[in-house]
Amino acid sequence: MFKQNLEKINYPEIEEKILKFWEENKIFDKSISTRNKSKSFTFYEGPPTANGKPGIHHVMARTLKDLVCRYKTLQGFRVERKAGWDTHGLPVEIEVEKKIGIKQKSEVFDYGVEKYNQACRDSVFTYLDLWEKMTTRMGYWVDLDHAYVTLTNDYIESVWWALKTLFDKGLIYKDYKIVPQDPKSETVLSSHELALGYRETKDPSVYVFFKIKNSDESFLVWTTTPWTLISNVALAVGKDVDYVKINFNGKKIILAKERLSVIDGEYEILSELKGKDLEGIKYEQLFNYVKTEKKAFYVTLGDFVSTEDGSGIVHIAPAFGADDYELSKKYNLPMLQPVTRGGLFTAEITDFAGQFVKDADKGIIQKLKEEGKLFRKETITHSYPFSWRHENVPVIYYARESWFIRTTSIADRMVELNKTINWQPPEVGSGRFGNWLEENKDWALSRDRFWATPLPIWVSDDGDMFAVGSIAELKEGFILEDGKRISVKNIEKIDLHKPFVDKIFFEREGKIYKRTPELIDVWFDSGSMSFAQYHYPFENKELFEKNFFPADFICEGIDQTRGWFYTLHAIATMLFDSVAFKNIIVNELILDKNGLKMSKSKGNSVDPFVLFDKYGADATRWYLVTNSPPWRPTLFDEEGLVEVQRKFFGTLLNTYSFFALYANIDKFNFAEELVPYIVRPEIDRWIISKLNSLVNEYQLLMDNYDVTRAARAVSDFTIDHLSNWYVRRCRRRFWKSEMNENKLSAYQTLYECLITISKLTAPFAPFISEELYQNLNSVTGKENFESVHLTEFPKSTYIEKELESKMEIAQKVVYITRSMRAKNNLKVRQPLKKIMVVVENSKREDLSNMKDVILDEVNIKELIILNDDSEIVTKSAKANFKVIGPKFGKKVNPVANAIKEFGKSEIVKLESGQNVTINIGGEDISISKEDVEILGSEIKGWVVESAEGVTVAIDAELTPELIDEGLAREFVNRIQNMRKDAGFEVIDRIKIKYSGNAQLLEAVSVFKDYIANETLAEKLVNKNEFEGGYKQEWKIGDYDCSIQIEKVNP
RNA sequence: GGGCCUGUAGCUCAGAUGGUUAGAGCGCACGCCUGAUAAGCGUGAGGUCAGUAGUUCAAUUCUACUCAGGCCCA
Repeated sequence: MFKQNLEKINYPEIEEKILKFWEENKIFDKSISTRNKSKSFTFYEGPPTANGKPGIHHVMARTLKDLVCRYKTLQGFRVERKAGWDTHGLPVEIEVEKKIGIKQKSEVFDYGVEKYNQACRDSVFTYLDLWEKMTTRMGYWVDLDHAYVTLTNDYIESVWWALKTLFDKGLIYKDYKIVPQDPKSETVLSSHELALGYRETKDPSVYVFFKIKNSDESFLVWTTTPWTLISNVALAVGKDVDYVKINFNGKKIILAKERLSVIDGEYEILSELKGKDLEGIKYEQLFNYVKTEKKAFYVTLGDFVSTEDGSGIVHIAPAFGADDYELSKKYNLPMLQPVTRGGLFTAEITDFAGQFVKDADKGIIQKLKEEGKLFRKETITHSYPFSWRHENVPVIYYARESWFIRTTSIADRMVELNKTINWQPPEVGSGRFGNWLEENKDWALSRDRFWATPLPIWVSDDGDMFAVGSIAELKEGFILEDGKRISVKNIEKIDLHKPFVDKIFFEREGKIYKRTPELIDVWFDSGSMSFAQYHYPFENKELFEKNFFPADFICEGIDQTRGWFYTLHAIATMLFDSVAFKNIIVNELILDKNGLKMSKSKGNSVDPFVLFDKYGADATRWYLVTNSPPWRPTLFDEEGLVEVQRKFFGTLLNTYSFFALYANIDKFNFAEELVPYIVRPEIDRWIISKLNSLVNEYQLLMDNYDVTRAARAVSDFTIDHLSNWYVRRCRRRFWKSEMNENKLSAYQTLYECLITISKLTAPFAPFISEELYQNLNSVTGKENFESVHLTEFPKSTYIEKELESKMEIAQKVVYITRSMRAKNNLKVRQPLKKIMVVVENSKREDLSNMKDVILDEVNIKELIILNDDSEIVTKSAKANFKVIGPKFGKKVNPVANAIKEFGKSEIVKLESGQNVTINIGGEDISISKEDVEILGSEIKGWVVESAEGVTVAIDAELTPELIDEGLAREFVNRIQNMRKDAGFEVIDRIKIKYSGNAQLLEAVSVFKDYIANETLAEKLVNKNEFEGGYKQEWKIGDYDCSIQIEKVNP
């Protein structure tokens, strides 16, 4: 028996049941193990940090990942997918610091690095439960049991191998660089981290006088970081920029000509000069807290000087700006850095010692004012980076020694390789990611923190250094205990973290090497996952090289463009001279229904678990994928979930239920021979053809990673073709009592559609498709698969395109006719005499083939296909602009007007293939068939309606016979309603008693057999007295009548 | 300030390699249908295809600029 009443299911309940089924029968494992190793499809999971809660956008990304992997599995690929967890880095440390109450980096040492890192290790999986629960619940198949974890020795060892390889290639170096740093954690921020913290903020905007030595003239200089003025060593002007010397309120000031607008009031221009004329002019140091021996305090030339804001004269503080630092190297300027790593002024800045630099701005401005050096002070609002983890801590640009990876040396190769990657959507690859690669800067690798992969470089006192690339190499080192050397070989517990690795020394050629204290950027960890997840090259060497690299597919949010996408790509390019991934889907943010970003603080975020409990994971997944392409920002609206459920799932299950209901009655279990397609009725061949066309289209779209369109195609087929046309048209075939080839064919056809849809739906909505598949296949046993997810992707077997287009014409005629009935108030139950249809000659035969379908569908007795050249048909023509536009250019409009005037003779001529000559402005122009479009036709004496080349007229004249038949149909309708109200079973046979007026009685008696057949009545009795049974009074047309029905006991 | 994306019906989205009548679903109004029925179907109302200028015989589509929103970068 097929399971019935499926349409009334509780989705979340079914999903839980299926989860259990998958788990108990290890379906996920089997979906991999049953696929051949030689046909692998490689997927990489971007590791999330499990110390934050998962949200709806994670459901989005995971849905996409899952559906592609499931699809490829159906295609016969072996898709191994390891889950992964990102476990290092500042986010972890921040959480721990909050928990144990540490506010400053220095406090960590008091607390103990070992204890601190243990706390980090413990906190890493705070929300692991929730993540795993969400992953499982939403049906994301990924191997959680063998997840890669970035903190394990195996993982770190692989990362070390990579670092050593890069180091040995000379790609890792140490240098001063101006780096954005978070003063609170005293750590360098990578550009991807920096990107997280930009926001609008207010800063002082000050114009300051720099007095020229031995002169009464001053430079006007602009800055938004007054605190850096203390460290000023030079000024920069643009070589070819025009400057002016002006007299303003008795003061002589130099600034860029284009920036004169900053002078508020009357001024007199004394002279004009070029930037290059100013080079070398000395000025007096603005503040003299810091002394320098080197030559400084003069004007330099910088190509970064702009005249878009400020005064066109830039102040240079090499320790606090990248341009400044570069310039200082060129001019050999000193670097003044009276600021600690924590962003506090040092003791030598007596007035501001110990103050956070940004907080000192106010005092500095005040001092400038007192000393008469301030020209003007404003406040500007601009975008400035803040620490991405500490609230309200501005990032300070600061010169410090750091380790870098020379990614600029492979930038061209990265660009080249990127061009081979299939990006979905393409513009992210060429635009956002491509530009980023082209503007590549060296990767600031090191971090001065505690909880991350240690940089495996050991340095001797004289600066000699080497990298360690494995635990085996590490074992050549030793630690000191009570002044005694203990070989690392003899240590049982090796932990590749601080503080353990810092205790290890090496002795080589008499020199002692100590590890450089830095850690590495966590992004290097995740970017290494391609090989580190398999502990390559220490294990799985062959597997990795053959099967697991590069990935065929990855998918993450757009925010990973400069994060994971970049680090994967950069590392793969450097290590393997290869791409890391071949295909990628980038998904956008999910916004709330008002287009606002979801955030906890706004209270507009959506809890995925709530959605799963309310609507189920399938509906959530389907909604996210079909609502809009994933790479477009999605406006999330819960109403949409309701609609998905009702429209698509509801219709699908309803269709199944219809099938199940009748299949059970007929004990259909597909035991019979397959009815060959060619002998099946036309409508069966049509839906099978449509189904196979769908399979082809779906496969094309999926192979192109256009998942939204693929899902929409399945939905359209199910709702429009299968349910609203095929099933509706075929209902009678199912409820006819005897089983014959026709009926069998209907069952087999509908069954095939349903089971195929279960497979096409499986990647997107894995639960309901499983339920559907199981319900179908468990009864028939046609396929030998335990689960829909273990099946093979359907093969497209039978397509009859001509039939599809024939049906399309029939449907057109039906839709037009139905719309005319509605407009003219002609009920469908009232049969009508005839319709007349005009179509173009080439389609006449198709139409006549479809006669029966049409007549039955619209309840009309006769279909007349009019010859479109017959006397009563007239047509009109319209210019086909697409054709005549390029042909006639400016003459298009007169030509079009002439075509509009075409009468019957011209149109007939054109249709027979001859040209028509017209005269435009004295010139003969030949018009051919392609130049015109034949519009709707008219039929003389009839009301017609046309659409897309089909014209229909209805003969609405009613004969007494037709009226009787209409009444009989109404009568049947009432009885059917009564059967239902009375709660009879579909197969119950009944006895009918009725009374009514003469006209009605006559109609019933004429159509007695028809009525009996339709309502499963054994007897129809005209009677005025009723007792027992189920009785109701009705009004049919203008006539009253009473009907009583009762079951007949078999 | 730069890059990328988006702007089409009240809402969510399609679409048009430039072609004269721009679609769907939801919502609204009215009607129909009813043995799949807490469904289904039809009709109607609802659009300066964000704005301006240009290219063109023809622009909602191409180009430039502007406005608004988003993301990314400085």
